[in-house]
Amino acid sequence: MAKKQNKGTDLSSEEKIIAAARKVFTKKGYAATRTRDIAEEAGMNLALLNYYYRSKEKLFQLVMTEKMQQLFGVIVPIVTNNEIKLETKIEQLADKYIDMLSANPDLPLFVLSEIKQNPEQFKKKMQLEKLIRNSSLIQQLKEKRPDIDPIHFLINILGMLVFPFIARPIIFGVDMENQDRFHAFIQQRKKLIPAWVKAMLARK
Amino acid sequence: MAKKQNKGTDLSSEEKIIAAARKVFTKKGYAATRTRDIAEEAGMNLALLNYYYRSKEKLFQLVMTEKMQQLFGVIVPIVTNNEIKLETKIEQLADKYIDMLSANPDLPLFVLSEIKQNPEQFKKKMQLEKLIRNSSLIQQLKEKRPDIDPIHFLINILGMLVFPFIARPIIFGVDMENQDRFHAFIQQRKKLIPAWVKAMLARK
DNA sequence: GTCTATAAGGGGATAGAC
DNA sequence: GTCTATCCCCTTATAGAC
Repeated sequence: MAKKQNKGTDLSSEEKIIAAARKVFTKKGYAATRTRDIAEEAGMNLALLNYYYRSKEKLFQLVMTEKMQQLFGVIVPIVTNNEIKLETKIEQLADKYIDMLSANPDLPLFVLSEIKQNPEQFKKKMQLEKLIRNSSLIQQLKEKRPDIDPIHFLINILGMLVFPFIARPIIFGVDMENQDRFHAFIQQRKKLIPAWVKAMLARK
Repeated sequence: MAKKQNKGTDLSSEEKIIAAARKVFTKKGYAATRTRDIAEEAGMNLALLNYYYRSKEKLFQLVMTEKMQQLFGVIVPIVTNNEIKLETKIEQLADKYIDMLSANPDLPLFVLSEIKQNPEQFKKKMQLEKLIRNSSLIQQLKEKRPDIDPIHFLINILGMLVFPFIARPIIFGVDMENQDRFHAFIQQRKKLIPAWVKAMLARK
């Protein structure tokens, strides 16, 4: 722990570093990030980084674990909740996930890219695969449409939620002017996605 | 051009290098790729890489341009085709895009990640944004559902096509055993996606 | 055209003063 | 706890022999 424990709004050096690491790692990815970038972003010296976190790799693992929990933490409780019906799950997913992604637009591409580089490592961390396959949502989808693999619908739902954030630079560009437009666009999807999913699930 | 122009199935050194570069860059991304990796993958010396392509950056630009054309080259002719009706466009998109992505599963995450790192640079290369916004597909979507921004549907279609390839390690893992299962799963979507899009577009 | 050897610089990590 | 200076490996790129 740091000696200077700031009581006010300021962060300790330790906290400044990890905050900077979150920012730089999620923006540039592990390989393109230099520890010097993180130190500069934190407004402090490079040596402090190693003093507090030992190595770039260690610091990255901390951030990565956090970010995976952030990305999946919203989904799991909703998807596995036995108490609520299918329609409500979809509505909650759309609402909560879009809010989270709006606040962390770089998150999906970052996590998915890093997992791709190191799939084994992260698959063991969270046995997400089985968790999802045995979830209440999957059961409900299977009941509704026993003729179609429920994973299709899960992918569609997540894809509709996540893909706009991944494809944003292509569809919307990155100009400042477009930022408000993008935000409004994304907000519309909170209502639209549940309706589309309902339509997809209905038998023709 | 190389002096040794192989007439048979063998590739010239120049071609071996760019083939290796395609493979390594798409797999690991620009920052994590070392020119040594490419040279080794090509089965040749590091110096040859610079002899033929001057620098890592130059070689990357070649690959990146190719890969962007590969990723968008399938979409644009279909989306902008004035001759065919909406339903046919969706069917063709699903069919062609899934085939292309099955053959190049790393392509979307690679291109989207690299564009994110350097958005300006690549936006200028192809004025994709305007091309899409003025496309026949967008017009048809607008006619069908004037009450909803057609970009929503475009994103949904592309998301349903692309997202499985991006999220694959999370949903399916990377085990060899799952490879066939994933392939079969993806093939199903050629039929399913057009049906889902139709359902989404119908008025309730 | 292809190789070996090496230059030149970048980047992660640490020693040691304060 | 924090800083400056420095170490040292790794990586890109080139020089020069063949």
